[in-house]
Amino acid sequence: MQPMEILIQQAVKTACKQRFQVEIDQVDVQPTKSDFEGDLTVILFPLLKYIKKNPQVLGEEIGAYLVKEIEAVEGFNVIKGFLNLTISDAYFFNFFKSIQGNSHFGIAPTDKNAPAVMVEYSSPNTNKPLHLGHIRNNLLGYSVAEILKASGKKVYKTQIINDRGIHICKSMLAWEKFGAGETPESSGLKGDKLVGKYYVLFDQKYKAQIGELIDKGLPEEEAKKQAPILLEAQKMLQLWEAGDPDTVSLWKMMNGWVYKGFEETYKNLGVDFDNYYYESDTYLLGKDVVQIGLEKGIFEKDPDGSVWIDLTGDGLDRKIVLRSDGTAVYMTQDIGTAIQRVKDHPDVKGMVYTVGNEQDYHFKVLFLILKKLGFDWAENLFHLSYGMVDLPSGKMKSREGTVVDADDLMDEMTRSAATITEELGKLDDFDETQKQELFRSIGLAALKYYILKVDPKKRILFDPKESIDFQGNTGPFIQYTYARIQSVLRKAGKISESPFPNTLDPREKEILKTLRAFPKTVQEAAEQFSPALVANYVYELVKIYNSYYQAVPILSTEEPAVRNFRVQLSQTVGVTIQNAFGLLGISVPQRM
RNA sequence: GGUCGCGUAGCUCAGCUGGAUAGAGCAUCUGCCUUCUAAGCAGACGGUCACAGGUUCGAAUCCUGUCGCGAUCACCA
Repeated sequence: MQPMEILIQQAVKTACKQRFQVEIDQVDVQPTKSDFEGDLTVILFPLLKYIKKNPQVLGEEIGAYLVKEIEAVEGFNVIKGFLNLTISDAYFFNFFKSIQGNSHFGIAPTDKNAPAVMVEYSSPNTNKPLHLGHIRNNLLGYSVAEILKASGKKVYKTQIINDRGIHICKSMLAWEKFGAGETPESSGLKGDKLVGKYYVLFDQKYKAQIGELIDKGLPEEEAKKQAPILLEAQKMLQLWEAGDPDTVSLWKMMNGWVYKGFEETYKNLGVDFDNYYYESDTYLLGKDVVQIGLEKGIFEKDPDGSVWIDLTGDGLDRKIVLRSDGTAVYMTQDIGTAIQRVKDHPDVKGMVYTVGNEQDYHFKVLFLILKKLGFDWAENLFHLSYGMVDLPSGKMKSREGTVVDADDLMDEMTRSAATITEELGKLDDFDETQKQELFRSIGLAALKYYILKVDPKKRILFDPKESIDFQGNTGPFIQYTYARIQSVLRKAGKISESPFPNTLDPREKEILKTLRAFPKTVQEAAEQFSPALVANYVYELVKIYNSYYQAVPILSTEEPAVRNFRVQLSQTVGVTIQNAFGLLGISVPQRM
């Protein structure tokens, strides 16, 4: 709640106490709807319970009191149960003075003593190139991390890389058998694409062998288990786990290719990480914690030696945490990894896991287990769960070749941006490098905004045939507004120190009201882990500004004080767009 | 079947800690470039907020049920 709102709340309480001898604990003050006259509205209905009066009369009395007591409250009107207050231009000028020239407007400085939060996202599997689903994951995770930072928290960005297991051995085996020594260099393929190719190849060979075995009369179930290539992959996993030097070095080489490819994609996407966790390092973690849990009576051991947690009392199921052969399962590993992360970074007091909603149940259980184990940070765990990105044909399946590849999509967006920009023909003086940089900026803005503006919980239907828009509520539209403002600023020249004008244009007041809401929006976005709030905010701001830009002259204004104010207001809107877009990981161009 | 999530204009989405006449964009239609970038602006058209009950002065928003879509219920990850 902002100072003015709090001031009004308190004054309303005082008024009720003095005039009606009634103690009110809750007063609702909110922005006035644009169809009504006024800036802030006090809702009177709740007061009527305590003060038996006609709302009109009550509104008049309180309104008069507020005008008398609060300097910034200039006037009021009462409509039904709504007391609309008009706030003085002077108040808004003062507000503007407080933010004008602040390039960090809305972005809180990091408090070094504040508890840190670790945000996990991306978390790929080293067999498959990144696809559209990863793009959503990365954009969400990166943006939430930036928003948390902007709310004053210290943030670590991390990921856990799924680099071991039978599926990794599949691509290794296929490469060894059929690859003929092919490398990213020899093939010209990105490393992750090359490894992905062998993963697909394995699957083809495997299916063919199953077919042969079925033809020989084996039941399908048996054929699936006995296909020679699968048995070989299983053997390879055993060798890997035993630390066989050849297997390990093959694994290292191929993973190295993948990581190089991923880094390129991350760089293009504009996301980064402070540290990495590898499943090959963490998959053995958590087993000792199971022992502690057993001693505390949180876990229970079955006769066959497997260890379980019974969560039926919490409305969940019984869940395994250690296999009967003593090996770790996914849950064991995640328990261990969480604990390890806090060991590595003792200032971490909370974690955000950016993982698809198919794992809602898993994280519910994980968080509950960590709470039961008694870790203080377990209270601050959040599963940033998001809906799948589906195609019109259904789910993306890498083995069926229906995935929308991340690199391809980014290239395509850049090309679309190039086509549109060239058609508009405003950049004849740009050289090729500048053009490419701009096309990429615009293309990525379209893609990122398209994904981030929707509520993470909702699933996204992505139709590759229907291109992402560049008009209306889109990234490029917002970038365009920014570029136009920069153009105004370039032409405005140096702004001299001069007093503000006496009055505000109604549209200027709207802009200032919207600017005022930015820091609060960032805080809310941080609390709710929602980049969509920032995206929708900046769209609102830009819409109002564009309307203003169209209707009100800026540079051709005669009166110097008014001209200066308008230029400065434009500049501040520009800064706000830039800061908001920064939180979404979207860049802003000087021209477009 | 149990659990969780979603259902708002033809399409894509805001609004959801209850507040005034449910808002944008796209699409369709009408205007506006000899004035600061028309990727823009102004306007028209378009809604039983899935359905039915309930709570409330007031419900798209909260509760219950129904329907539809999705996810999940492995000694897989």
